[in-house]
Amino acid sequence: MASIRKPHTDSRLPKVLDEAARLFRTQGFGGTSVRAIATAVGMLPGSLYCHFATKEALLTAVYIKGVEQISSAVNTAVARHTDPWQRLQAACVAHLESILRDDDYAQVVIRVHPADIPVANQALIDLRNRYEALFIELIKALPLRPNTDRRSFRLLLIGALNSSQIWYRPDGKYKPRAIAHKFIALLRQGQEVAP
Amino acid sequence: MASIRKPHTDSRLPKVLDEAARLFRTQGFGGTSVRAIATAVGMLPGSLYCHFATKEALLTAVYIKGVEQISSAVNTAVARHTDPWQRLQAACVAHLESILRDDDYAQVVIRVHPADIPVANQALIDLRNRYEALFIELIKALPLRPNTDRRSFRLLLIGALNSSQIWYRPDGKYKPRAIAHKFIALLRQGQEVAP
DNA sequence: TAACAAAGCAAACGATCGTTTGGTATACTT
DNA sequence: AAGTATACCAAACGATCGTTTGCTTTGTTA
Repeated sequence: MASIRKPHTDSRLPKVLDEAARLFRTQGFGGTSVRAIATAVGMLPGSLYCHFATKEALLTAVYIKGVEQISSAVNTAVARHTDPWQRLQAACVAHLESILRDDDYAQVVIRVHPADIPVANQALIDLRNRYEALFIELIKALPLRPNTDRRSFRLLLIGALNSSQIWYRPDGKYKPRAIAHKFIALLRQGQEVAP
Repeated sequence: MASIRKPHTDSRLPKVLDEAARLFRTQGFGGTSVRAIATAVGMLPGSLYCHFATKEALLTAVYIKGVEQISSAVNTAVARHTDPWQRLQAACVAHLESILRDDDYAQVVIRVHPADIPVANQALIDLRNRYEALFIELIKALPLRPNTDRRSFRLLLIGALNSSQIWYRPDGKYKPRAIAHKFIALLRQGQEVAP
């Protein structure tokens, strides 16, 4: 009867988030059961509901942390430069390193599509948009040719960056930094000629 | 007891594929049950297994038809032009019109990610790659600046095109054709200056 | 015309899913 | 020191899922 349970304060909520992020990233949202998450943490399925009302709420929590962390990474990288193009490039490098290599939470934000989670659809879209707003500012500062549609520019760039998660392989030729540089170069050289 | 069943030859397989494509497109693969497909067609869940061994096999059949149809649309559009840039632009227009507006099957190919269907993962990737090979050829014919990495060019472009499915709204400002033109313009103007 | 295969019905099976309920031990509060 | 809230266990619930089995009807074929 003597339980070996641990004290009250060391809740396993951080570990729950970590394992959820890891599993959502590798197997997707639908491919990850709450049982799998609970097992990975070392507790029972029902115990997760002390921290989250639903599985979607757990995903949302991971999403929030993902947006926070990738935003932080991008902001830190951007702050090191003053030239608009270099700032955008630094943002892309940080973005790609986060969603391809470093950050399970950030990877979930890109990997798990809001369209596949009807219950939390709008909440997830809002979180994505909050992050992408960073790029609106970065692109606004760019010395682009007249009549350049900056929204199209942004959608083109972010779409391409995020899609790299589909084809990127860690043992491949190009690392996240190189990919970002290639993409930026393709977009930049078209803007360097005087109008 | 007198059943009103239809004769042997008019199997509802085409309708099964149509409804599966429609549901996979709107609700995703995991969000669509075989029961929902059967109901949409007007038959019982088990009856689907006269045509497909598994749910994934049904998805694969939709995928195959999707790749066929979008390939056909792109090839037809491309054939109308001889200039490499115009050919690529025509391909992008046909691609976007297929995956954003016209073709449930083609939409499934982009909407449903192979990574989310472990059982059929490689088969779906192969189908995607077969289609994307078209773009390899189109981009190979492009008069690009020296030292331009055509693979990066392709991944940038296709990634951006496919991502439009996430943010595109039928009632929005830009239609598929306009989006394609914007994207191509952003990439093209960087290549028009002599080396 | 007899035999066969295709297509679908009817009904269920086993598994898995997200979630709930009730109890219990621990830590914090007063 | 007593009381309360937290974090978790233990066990199960109801629903839904993909799939199977056996049978019936129909069209085709020999």
